[in-house]
Amino acid sequence: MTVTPPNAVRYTGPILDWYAEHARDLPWRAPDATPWGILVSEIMLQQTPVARVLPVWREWMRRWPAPEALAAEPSGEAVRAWGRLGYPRRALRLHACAVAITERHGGRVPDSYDELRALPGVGAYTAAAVASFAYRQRHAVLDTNVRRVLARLITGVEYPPKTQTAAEVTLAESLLPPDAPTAARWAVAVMELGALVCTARTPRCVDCPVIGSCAWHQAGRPPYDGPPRRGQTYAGTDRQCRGRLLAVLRNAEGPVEKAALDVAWSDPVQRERALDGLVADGLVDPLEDGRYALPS
DNA sequence: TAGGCGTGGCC
DNA sequence: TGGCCAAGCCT
Repeated sequence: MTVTPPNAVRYTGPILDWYAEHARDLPWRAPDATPWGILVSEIMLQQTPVARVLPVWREWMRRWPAPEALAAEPSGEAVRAWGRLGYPRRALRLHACAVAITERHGGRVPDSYDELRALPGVGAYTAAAVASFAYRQRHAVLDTNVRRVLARLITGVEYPPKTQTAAEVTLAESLLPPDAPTAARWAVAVMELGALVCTARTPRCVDCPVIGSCAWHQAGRPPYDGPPRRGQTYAGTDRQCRGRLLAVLRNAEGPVEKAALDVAWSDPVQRERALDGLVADGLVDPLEDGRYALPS
């Protein structure tokens, strides 16, 4: 029996009420959303904005409404359907998820955290999210939104540490409402608050249901004081080169000649390195005749 | 554990 | 204008 800290209700009540009124109407939150649809959405949403995911998710679910349908297709079809969502290895992993679910779980998305966590591309966050959102279980669902909300609300700093700490997990668990259905609603509600109100750049504190309890706000919203938080340049990197090469294959009907890849990136050394990487990752299939294709 | 891994919109 | 950011995972 877990005991909820007495002051936790200061946050949970108002945030649950706020969510009831302001939650976005997203298809993977609809009453008829399946665990498979929720898993697909979680993988697609990793590091990717909702607006870009929506159309791809709809088409994906129309085409592959259950894991068996996707598992029956070549992985390259998943990569093609992934379009420009980015991080295309996720498409490969989602396809591998479909195969594993079909073969190991009888076509049903598992409902235990450990079995979810064992699926390809499913880490601590996604396993907790699917267990919570699809199966209404009680888990600390700690994503970038929630980490930021807790950093401000409880810790009183603008941003959480670069990498997730054990203290953050402990804190998130201490705030979970005792009963599972409420904990599941709380999980999605805090996340939504971070996405819509307690945003990274310009938080809308005026719209915040817990502004009166916010440690960061009460401290005068002190700016982040710590090491630089990122530095992911992109132009000219291998990542951009990989993206260009894969786009050539996505846009082609079938296999392409090497020359079609060569014109996509001028630096031959970097191009070959990137192509080797794509092949090593299983995103590109080098054919015996010298052409290249999406994997089969 | 820090770094690699896409893409595009925003202020 | 361009750095920052978006429901992370894997090695």
